[in-house]
Amino acid sequence: MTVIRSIRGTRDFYPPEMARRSWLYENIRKVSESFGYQEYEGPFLEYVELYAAKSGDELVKEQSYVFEDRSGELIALRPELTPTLVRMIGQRQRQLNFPLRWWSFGPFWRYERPQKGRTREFFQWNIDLVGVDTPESDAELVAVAATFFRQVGLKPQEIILKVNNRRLMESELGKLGLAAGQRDQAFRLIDRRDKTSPEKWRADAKGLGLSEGQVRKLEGLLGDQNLWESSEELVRFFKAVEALNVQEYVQYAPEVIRGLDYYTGTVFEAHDSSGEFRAILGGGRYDDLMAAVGGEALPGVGFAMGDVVISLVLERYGCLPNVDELTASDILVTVFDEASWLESYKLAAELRGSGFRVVCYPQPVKLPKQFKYADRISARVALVLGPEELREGKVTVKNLLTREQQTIPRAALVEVIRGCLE
RNA sequence: GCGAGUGUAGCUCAGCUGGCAGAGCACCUGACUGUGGAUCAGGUUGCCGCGGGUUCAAGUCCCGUCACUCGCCCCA
Repeated sequence: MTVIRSIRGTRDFYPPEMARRSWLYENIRKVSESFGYQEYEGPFLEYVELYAAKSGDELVKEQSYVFEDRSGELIALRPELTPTLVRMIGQRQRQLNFPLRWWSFGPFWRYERPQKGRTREFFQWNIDLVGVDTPESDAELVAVAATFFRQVGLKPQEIILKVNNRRLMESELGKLGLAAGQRDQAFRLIDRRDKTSPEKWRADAKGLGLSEGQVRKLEGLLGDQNLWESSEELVRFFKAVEALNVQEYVQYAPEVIRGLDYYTGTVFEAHDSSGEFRAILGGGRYDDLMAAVGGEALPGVGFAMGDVVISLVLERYGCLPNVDELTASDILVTVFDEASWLESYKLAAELRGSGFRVVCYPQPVKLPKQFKYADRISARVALVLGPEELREGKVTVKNLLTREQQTIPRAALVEVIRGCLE
């Protein structure tokens, strides 16, 4: 119907969707700030090289929007924030106060096939703690995530934060007799475990050169819920998680490994318990990233959460707020006729001065139409200022929820309206 | 990049082995010239995604194409 379509993988945010997005942002902001994190933002455009520095990343080559600007430079629409974060820290490493606690919520672009929970343009919460390498700081980030879930009303039986540690897995793989060169591939294999059938998974494992015995041991490893006890880091991590009082959301999961190469220690991701959605968020410790980009060595831990999956999950568990409540006005001032038109405007202006959200109907059309409009914008109160009211210095106040109506002196108006809004 | 499904009114969809293009919701008008959500009566709305083919006849069958959705890959 429309001549020009919207671009694939983008979303239009009509007021109801925009209200939910703002609500999500508000919750993210509250939680981030409650842990003392500071908001920051980077550019949406970066040189392609910034991402290329993150060695061999498919993200850049196949999933980024890259274009040549008018001077011939190769520019990318940012597909993620971490390289920007690393650059920003590197530029001011000596002036910044470590440990650094930063968070951000902004748009990102990835040229992917859109599907459920996946769009080409999306918003992402990024939050990082840079400058310390303790398991306790890993636990803090996991606690931030858990606190967010608690804040938006997602319960521990609905959401689980799965945690593992790459160093632990590396040493365990070493015990299996895997060469260091095989580990990256083995990690990918582990990551794919619950996405492929056991038979195909075993076949893939053997394709990597694992013996029958090694495959069986690996399967045993991935079924061992107590494996974390042999990692000093994870033992400390889980103690800290308890101290932070979020243990009900957190679980050890030997199969969690994360796709990104730069994670070095603890890794984690959040899933909903129904299993019908993709990972809600993912993150972990990256101790070598700063050095890799040319700064001084700095350890860090952080995670990213896209807005798309979390929105689906929030909807699934009935956690989204009522849109009407988010976008409603308090008062509709009706316009009775041409003669009193501007009297209504004056009244609306006064009430705005008293702090109400006030809509004044912009034309003297029939009252039923104006009342219907009041309904549709979810106004709680409608005011009528007709010839009778004007003659007597009064206003008619109708409580649209209770349908009660009274004509009162102007002096009492603000108080009566407050009563209606309670 | 690979695979599957779906395109019909503003929205959600029905439309059988080809035979006058439909329903619900929404919208408009009125019942109700100073009062909204309910009810009732009436009314508007279509390149049936696009192009071609078969047929007396195509929303329906065939071919192509575009778009969307869902998987795979990858990841937030």
